[in-house]
Amino acid sequence: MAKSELTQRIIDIIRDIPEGFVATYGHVARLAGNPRAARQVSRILHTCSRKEGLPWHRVINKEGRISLKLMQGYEEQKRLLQSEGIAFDQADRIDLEHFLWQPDFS
DNA sequence: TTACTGACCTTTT
DNA sequence: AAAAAGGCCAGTA
Repeated sequence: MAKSELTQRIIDIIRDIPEGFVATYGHVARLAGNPRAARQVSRILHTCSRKEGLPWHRVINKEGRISLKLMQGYEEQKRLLQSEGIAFDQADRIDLEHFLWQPDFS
């Protein structure tokens, strides 16, 4: 299956997301070198999270929300994030200003 | 095998 | 300002 370099880099980056922080799809894609590869990030999480042991729960969409449907892992993701100290507001959103992973800044 | 789909985002009308 | 289109590429049918 010849994964592209970009894909490999995306996996690598997701692995580096520290506990207590989250990243958006676009953010990861950007760090990987392709700002428009956000879709691959989601795909990769679906397929590789299991084998690659990726912290799939730390990746969310740009609204600071979980993109999954309510009975597809939404609850599980929310639970995992909360166990890492990430808080949800009234609308079940995460405050990106505070929890977004910024590798260059730390 | 080809074709379509998808945890999305950015850019262009 | 809001809406449509384009892009990325591996997995699934």
